[in-house]
Amino acid sequence: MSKRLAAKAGLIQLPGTVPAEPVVTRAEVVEQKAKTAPGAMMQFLSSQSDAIKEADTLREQIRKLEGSTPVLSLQPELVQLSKWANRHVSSFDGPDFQQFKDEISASGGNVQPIRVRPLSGARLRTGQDPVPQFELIYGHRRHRACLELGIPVMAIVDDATDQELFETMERENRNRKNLSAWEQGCMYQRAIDEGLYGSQRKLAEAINVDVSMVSKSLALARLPDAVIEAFPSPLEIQFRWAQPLSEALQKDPEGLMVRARAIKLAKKLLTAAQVLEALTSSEERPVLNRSTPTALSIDKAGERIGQLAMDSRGRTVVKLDAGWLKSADLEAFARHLEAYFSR
DNA sequence: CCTGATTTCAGCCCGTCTGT
DNA sequence: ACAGACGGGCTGAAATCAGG
Repeated sequence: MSKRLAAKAGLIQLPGTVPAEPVVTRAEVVEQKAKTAPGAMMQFLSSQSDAIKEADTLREQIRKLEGSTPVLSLQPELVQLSKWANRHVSSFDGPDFQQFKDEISASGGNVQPIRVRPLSGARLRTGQDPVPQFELIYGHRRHRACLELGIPVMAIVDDATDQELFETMERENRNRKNLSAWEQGCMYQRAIDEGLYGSQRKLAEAINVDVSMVSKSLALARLPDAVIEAFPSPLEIQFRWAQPLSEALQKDPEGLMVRARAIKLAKKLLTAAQVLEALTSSEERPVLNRSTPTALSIDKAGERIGQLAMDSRGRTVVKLDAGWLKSADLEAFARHLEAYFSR
């Protein structure tokens, strides 16, 4: 068994790694002297039978290990992001990610493994400073959480080609349904630019996604930075907005950029849907100048945690992102509002 | 110019979410 | 519980591109 395979099987320890649960435990051999010849014979037969049993057990355990995927406990610093990394910085922000970190912390560490592959050309070093030895395939949020918590991350080590890495990563993210249209588009664009796939169609077939979805995602990824930055977060941009935004860009690129920059300066006043409307609407709307915006961003320490909006019937709607207001706090929140209206 | 491959687009369907 | 809105995905047709 090669060193790498042995390490994969968790039988040896790579520098910077912590062995997971011991795979095979040696059976204790208790030596007792027989007092008579028949006794010695019985003991020999019995010990031989134990040895056979132990050998059978070990054989069975080895058989189970064959083809299995071992889990290592790694320092997160040893794992570097893949070149296909598809997460926008805001995926690691906000109450959702904080709650995710809290859950990992509360359960005494990371339980569900991430998937990594050995870095090509990486040298196993015994030095003090951690040098990345693995490339992340999937589990970006989990890896980032462990990094921030300063705890080891459980990882499945897998040898994968660029194409396998890309497809696994893409499939995992799409199955979890937590990758935005724009993030997908950027990932697809990188794959095509790097020559991983010859065409959109080939990419779509490889990842088992409809070619029109790939096209929509790519259209979003090709939008100028100024347009993306006009939105409260690129994660809020929808697939179906690709067509109107691309059309606006083709029709009047100058005008679109001017509108996008203006919206960026005042984006706290607009929801993502309103940004789309403002960007794609040909008529000059006073949307940025009106004194009573339809939605106000609610921020905490510069971070958007919700919004305050007024609907078509003049009702005020407060929407806070999950995690910011627990049910136990509702009473106190209601009293605060009462105090406000009693001024 | 013709043909086949690729990309884009419009319209529809279905599942989920939200408001009543 | 129900209806309407919305988002995501699928299908088929049109437009575009590249090679012979």
